[in-house]
Amino acid sequence: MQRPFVHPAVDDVSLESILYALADPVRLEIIKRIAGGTCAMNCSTAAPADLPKSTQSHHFQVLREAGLIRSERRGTEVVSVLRCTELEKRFPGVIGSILKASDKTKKKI
Amino acid sequence: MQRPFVHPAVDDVSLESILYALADPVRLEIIKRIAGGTCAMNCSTAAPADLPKSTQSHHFQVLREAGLIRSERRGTEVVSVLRCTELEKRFPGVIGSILKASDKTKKKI
DNA sequence: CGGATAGTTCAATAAAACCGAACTATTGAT
DNA sequence: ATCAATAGTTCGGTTTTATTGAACTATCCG
Repeated sequence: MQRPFVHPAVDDVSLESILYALADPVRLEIIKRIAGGTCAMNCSTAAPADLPKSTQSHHFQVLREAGLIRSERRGTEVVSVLRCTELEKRFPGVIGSILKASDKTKKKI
Repeated sequence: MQRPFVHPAVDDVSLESILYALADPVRLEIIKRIAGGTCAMNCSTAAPADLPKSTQSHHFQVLREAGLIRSERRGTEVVSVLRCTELEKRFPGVIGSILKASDKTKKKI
């Protein structure tokens, strides 16, 4: 009963949904990894290793429906990419500055 | 039994707490009004008119403890300002791009 | 003083996140 | 073609967080 993925049109993406999605530490980490990688990344690779799968799935749904990532089934896995060009056009500087700032809050341990 | 306000040092402000604080539509609206005004603004003026006072108070606490605003009691009211210079130094471009982007998501009614 | 104004605190309810368990879909080996 | 393994999804119950009415505090002004 696997439902197809829902991706909002870029003009329907709201700033608040993006901020909401990125406000969660796990989701921000996922986005950092996806943004840092060179090609589409599957969920298990992008998510923290110890994250329960149901939680992982939930976080990817939030990121997708917020408009941050585009996901595609590829065989048994789901690969996702950041919708960076579209988002930069819609909300200039927002994603970029957040990703840059996120490096500053590195673990101090 | 009114407790004194707690303002984190700018270096203790985390990106996630800022994103979390701004992800709420009411709080984003409050920040927009405070940022748009020329001088320190009291809570009732900055908050949407129909917002219950207890909710208003809660939202201001979140904004304050996230490090976004600095509040001060002035007689019977509490006035707040955006900590923009500090925040711009800590997370360059983040607040500015979000505020700019927030104009784009105007009500379509 | 007493009333008005501005905001806070508490406690109860409502909403949302989290995650284990059961499930689906695809692949690859036999 | 069947079977096991892999990757992710869905459901439902529990925990956590948000919201708000009611009672309270603190200050101002007449």
